[in-house]
Amino acid sequence: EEILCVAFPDWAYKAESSPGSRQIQLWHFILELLQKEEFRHVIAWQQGEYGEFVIKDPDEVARLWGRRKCKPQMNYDKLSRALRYYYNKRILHKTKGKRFTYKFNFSKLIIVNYPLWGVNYTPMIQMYELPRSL
DNA sequence: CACGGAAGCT
DNA sequence: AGCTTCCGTG
Repeated sequence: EEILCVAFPDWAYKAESSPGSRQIQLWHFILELLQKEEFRHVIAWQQGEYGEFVIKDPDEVARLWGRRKCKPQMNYDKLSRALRYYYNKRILHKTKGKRFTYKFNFSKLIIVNYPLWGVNYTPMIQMYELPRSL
């Protein structure tokens, strides 16, 4: 049994208009939570389907996202609207019928958002698998 | 819950 | 552009 881990280099975070400060994107944040053991009870990869994840505690994910963005009024209604904007961008899609379950379009994601990935061979997203025991 | 239009913010 | 806020619809 294995778990998927994801790591981003610094330049993956888009620079905000003001130089110096960097604004994290929601899908980065989601992947960040997914890679950490401590949030496994809040959000986790769905076994079987590659790239599919379940938000086990929507209120908590919204609270964490709100804390990161300094938006204390954040809730799942608003967060899920942001996730829905990812459908047309081909970053995510919904797993129909499964509550709080979404799926990353990893292949499209890298091509669309990081076209240089294949050119300079600098890995945008480093994915690697570790034994669950670690 | 899940969807998507519309307007607002930075 | 990438959300945030609000809300009507199914």
